[in-house]
Amino acid sequence: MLRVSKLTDYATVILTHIAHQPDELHAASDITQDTGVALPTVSKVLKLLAKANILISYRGSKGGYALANKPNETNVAEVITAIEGPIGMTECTTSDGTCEQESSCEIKGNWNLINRAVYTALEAVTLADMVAPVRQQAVTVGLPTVTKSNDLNVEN
Amino acid sequence: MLRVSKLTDYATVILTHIAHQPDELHAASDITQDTGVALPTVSKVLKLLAKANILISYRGSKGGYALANKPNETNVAEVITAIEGPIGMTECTTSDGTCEQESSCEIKGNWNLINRAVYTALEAVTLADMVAPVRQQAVTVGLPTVTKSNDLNVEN
DNA sequence: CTAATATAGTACTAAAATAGTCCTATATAA
DNA sequence: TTATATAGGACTATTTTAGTACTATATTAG
Ligand code: FES
Ligand code: FES
Repeated sequence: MLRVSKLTDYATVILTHIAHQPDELHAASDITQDTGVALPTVSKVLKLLAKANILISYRGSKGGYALANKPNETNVAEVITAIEGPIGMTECTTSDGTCEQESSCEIKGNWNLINRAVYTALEAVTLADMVAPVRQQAVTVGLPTVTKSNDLNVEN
Repeated sequence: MLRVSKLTDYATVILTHIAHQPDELHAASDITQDTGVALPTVSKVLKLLAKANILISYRGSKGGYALANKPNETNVAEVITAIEGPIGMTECTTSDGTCEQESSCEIKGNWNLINRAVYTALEAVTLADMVAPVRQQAVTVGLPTVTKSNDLNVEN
């Protein structure tokens, strides 16, 4: 189904919540109450996001988490990477040399191509977009550096 | 990691192989030999692809599989859907009403947005692209029907 | 008509990834 | 010094995925 993990979904919910008050400190316990996600899970997600420098953490009493950057400076690709690791559609793209078919494989380069397209799409959406209500918002993505030689056949 | 399943990867390998001789019939046993993927697995993938009308199957002696359409008429989004089911990045997008946070969730619409962007990217790559060597090939995708109101912040 | 071949469909088992929980250590504030 | 809150890691349970096997059906050839 090509889906993000539940934890990543939680991460977007949590980040969107924090992004509403970007300058305040948010403790894990507060976020639990506001989002309905269980505390241990919230805690886990927050740690991962802090480790990836998407959030800054403050320990001790009155501690908590805050955005490391402005909402429009953190994008969905970064969030997914923080929770799930590097984005790569196939094993071959993330860990080189481990694929059995690699030597006889003609499609590796194409997956890299697809990866870039997907990554660009994810990169184009920031937390600022998540905070804003949907409405007539949109995304346009592209891989501007290269030019297609074959005709594209986009249909469905 | 936002990856496709191994079976989907096999599917692209197999389809790419078949697309080299689009007019011939390919038996599962032949494909096993040519791709190195185990027969039961090849068989499973082929059945799924036939069920999704990406391949046409012919039973009996001298039977086998062939592409249902021209290579440039089958895209990667269809292949993923055939193997893994509907593409949706979160549970919310594929099965409505089952998400606990749904009522208080502000980001559902945004995930739909992201889904569309990713889907468009995947839709833009066809089997014809997979058959062709990579080189300076490229993909440009977009969601032309809507216009972005906020500024997009694409960086990394 | 029969035998051989190849796919259809389904069910099952094993392996891997994910989700979720918990515990101990460390830092901070009052 | 105590209370609070995150850091880090380990662990278990659950779910998903991968892989296999078996029976039924269709087609061709003799
Ligand atoms: S390198 Fe692994 S399938 Fe191509
Ligand atoms: S509807 Fe499920 S997280 Fe938004």
